[in-house]
Amino acid sequence: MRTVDKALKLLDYFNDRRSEIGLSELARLAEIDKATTHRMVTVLANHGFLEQHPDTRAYRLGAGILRLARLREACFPVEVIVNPVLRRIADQTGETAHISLLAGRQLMTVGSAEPDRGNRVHIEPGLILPFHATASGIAFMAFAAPEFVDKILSRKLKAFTDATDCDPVSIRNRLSACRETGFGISDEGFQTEICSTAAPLFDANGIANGAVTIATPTSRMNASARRSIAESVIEASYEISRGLGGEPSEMFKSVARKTAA
Amino acid sequence: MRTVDKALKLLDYFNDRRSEIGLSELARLAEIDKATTHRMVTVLANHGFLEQHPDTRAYRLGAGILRLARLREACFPVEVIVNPVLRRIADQTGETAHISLLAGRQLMTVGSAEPDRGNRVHIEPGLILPFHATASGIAFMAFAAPEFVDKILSRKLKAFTDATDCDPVSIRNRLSACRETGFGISDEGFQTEICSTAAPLFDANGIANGAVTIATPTSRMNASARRSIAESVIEASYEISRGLGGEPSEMFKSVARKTAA
DNA sequence: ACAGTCGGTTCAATATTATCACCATCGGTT
DNA sequence: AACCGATGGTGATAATATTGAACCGACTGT
Repeated sequence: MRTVDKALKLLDYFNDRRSEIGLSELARLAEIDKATTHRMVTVLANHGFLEQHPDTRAYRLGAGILRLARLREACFPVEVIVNPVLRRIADQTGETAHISLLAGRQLMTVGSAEPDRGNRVHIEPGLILPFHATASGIAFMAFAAPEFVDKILSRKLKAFTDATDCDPVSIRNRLSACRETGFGISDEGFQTEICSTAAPLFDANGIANGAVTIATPTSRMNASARRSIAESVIEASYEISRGLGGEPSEMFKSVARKTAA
Repeated sequence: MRTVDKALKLLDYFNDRRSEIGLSELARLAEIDKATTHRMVTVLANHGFLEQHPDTRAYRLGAGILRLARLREACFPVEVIVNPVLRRIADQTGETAHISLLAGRQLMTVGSAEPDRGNRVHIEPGLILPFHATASGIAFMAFAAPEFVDKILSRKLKAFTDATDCDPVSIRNRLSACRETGFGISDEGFQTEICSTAAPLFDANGIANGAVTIATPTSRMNASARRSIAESVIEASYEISRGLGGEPSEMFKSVARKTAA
């Protein structure tokens, strides 16, 4: 299945800054032969995952994705559950809120709400969050399946900023801390000038499957802001987890009670 | 690339009535060996296109799709352009409106709005519309690339109802008629008791790349209803095409002027 | 006219994948 | 409790699909 894997990886080279990619450029990015790349994009385009700009012949994400997304929303609504909560906590805290879900082996941002003020954090749509360097990832790992965490922390951890914590032992300490407070934090560990505070989301078995997070400019972060933001994300966590058919783990509920009280 | 093709085809077996599929069942549906199917769903799940229900172990569409959809919306907004128009014509006409776009080789429904009345047509989310049997398909083909139409009409055409027109010659006549009125029709050609009226959508080169359609219960369809609905979809067609960066072809503009006047 | 792109195609060499058989587990029936 | 027929999942080998260098025509700027 290496071929399928490589073909699907091609989709990951598209983002909001590089929304259209030509054949040669895509082949170069993916380090796959142009002929092979061409065959792959052809198949992806036939299924509506990519479409070709009729003039430039560059490829971009296709309308078939919208179809699948609508289908999933119809069966397992996320937007309609999540957006009101994100909106509310973004307004409450005056900071940017976002939610990410575990999809495959990655935490993917699937919703966000920005506050109505000039100096705010912007969340790049569809951003993939590294587990070790983000508050979302910390909160997720703290309540995720241990084997999954082991796998993540056994890999080489990339330093995104000077402040990125790449030491597995130190990270595990932060997971423990998160299990005692109910929320995870990452101050400039992923992007400079940004501090984040996150609470885990849970599936029906009380295993973490995502996180709800508030990101603030470092300049506005302090102990009291952290406290009130932590309360917001923990409350949102309950609401979203249950809205998506999950149930917070007992461990989380007992610590959350103390923190949010 | 047959492997990639088959793997992506697996996703097409999911719909709103069959939102979760077990491994064996999926293998049976796709007529692929269970071992192969398993490897494919594993890859798809790793990329977030599928996810496995932790208890039942059945597979369902994954959150990675939401990420890609959000990314596409950020680069090429569709929802935000289309929804207001659909809403408006659904209210105007009191009937269900939907839009479909060409994705790969198929017309895929990517938006819909239902009117506020009990007896209305329900559009299954993510429905794939056969070209020859739907008003959307007729309107699309009438203004699509001729080679594309030839390919479609050279295939065996399935009869969905007793009223489905499966004769290529007859269908081409209806395409001609559509080119003279600006709108395509299909009365119970796809689903019984439903009459549809559609106008094409155009890309930047004036080639059809979708359709906007209104579907009504047969009982409410008559000549005067058809006329006013046709005007609505034609007007919506202009608005949506241009909203999505397209421009109606000259041919369409000249006939639309007469019909909608 | 040339060099350097681009998107796209071909065919022999080869690495990949499909198949079959098997395993462990589950839920219901006898 | 033993059995049955499902289920999800796995491993080795035979068979197949994928690969990639070279090539094509078209276009762009020099």
